[in-house]
Amino acid sequence: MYKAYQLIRNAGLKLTPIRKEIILIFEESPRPFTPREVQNLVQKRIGRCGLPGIYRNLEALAGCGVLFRLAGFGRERFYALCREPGTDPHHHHIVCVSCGKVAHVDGCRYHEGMMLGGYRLLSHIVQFEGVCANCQENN
Amino acid sequence: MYKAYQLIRNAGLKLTPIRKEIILIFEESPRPFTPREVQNLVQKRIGRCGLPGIYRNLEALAGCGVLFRLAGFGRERFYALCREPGTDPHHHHIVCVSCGKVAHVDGCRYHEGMMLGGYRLLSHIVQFEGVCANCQENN
DNA sequence: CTGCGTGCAAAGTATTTGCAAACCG
DNA sequence: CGGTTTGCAAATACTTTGCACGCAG
Repeated sequence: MYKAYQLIRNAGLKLTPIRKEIILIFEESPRPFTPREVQNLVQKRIGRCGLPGIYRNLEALAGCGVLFRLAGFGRERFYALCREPGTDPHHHHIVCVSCGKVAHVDGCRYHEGMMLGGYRLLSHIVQFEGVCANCQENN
Repeated sequence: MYKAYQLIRNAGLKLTPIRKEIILIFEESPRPFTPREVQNLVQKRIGRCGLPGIYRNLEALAGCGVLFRLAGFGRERFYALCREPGTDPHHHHIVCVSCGKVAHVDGCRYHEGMMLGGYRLLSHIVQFEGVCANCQENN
């Protein structure tokens, strides 16, 4: 996925083996991962790698738009691949509660600067959970 | 606020002095608090009280609809008073980044069971940050 | 009375930081 | 080469759990 590499370079970040591997891992699975899971998967592929490095890389990749961090109330954090970076600047995501598959949800009506209940809107978090088409069938 | 007391009783929970105090604290300020902040405020009013108890009470009060827990990416959790419990089952909240004041945002277009990008929607998180009318003036 | 609620102490766990060595560009 | 990036070790900090006592209903 050249686009991810572009995003990384454009942000002035280096394209290291671990970062490439992290991107591959997310590309090969449609579901979100915790830092710990990412570490395990990276280790299976290229040996030792430290958890702090994973945290830093996930944050770096989220910062340049390759990944995004999911909102939620659990203790752990989750990241997922933003599969159409730059396509629609204004989309959100829905996660399948059964298989974890992440899809885009377009058509958000909220945008920065608009008025909302007397407030000037700065940012917003929108995130969905549901059951994907596949998991609805295989029920 | 009798409504809060109702919600607590309806949930089969007891109306203890600490719970009353927590509700008062949230009623007297329009902004969200962390568990630690709530503990400090409760201690100022009625002396010693443990942090674990605060955690349990905040969760209990959120569970019966008196408070709600904010979504976010920070390390700390925040709770705020749901000032119109039961009014509109489908509203979200906007928080002022300057003063922390929380307001309701009505008119959510998403509801459980609807189809969204091929998924059957189960739940969603929607939350806003902005600048409230007051803070826009006093700039 | 009876069971929920509370405080305390301690454990559990996710996340962050500092630093020297390794490495991308 | 120079500034990032990485791994390790250790520190932080938030949150949870277990338990005995106390209190609301």
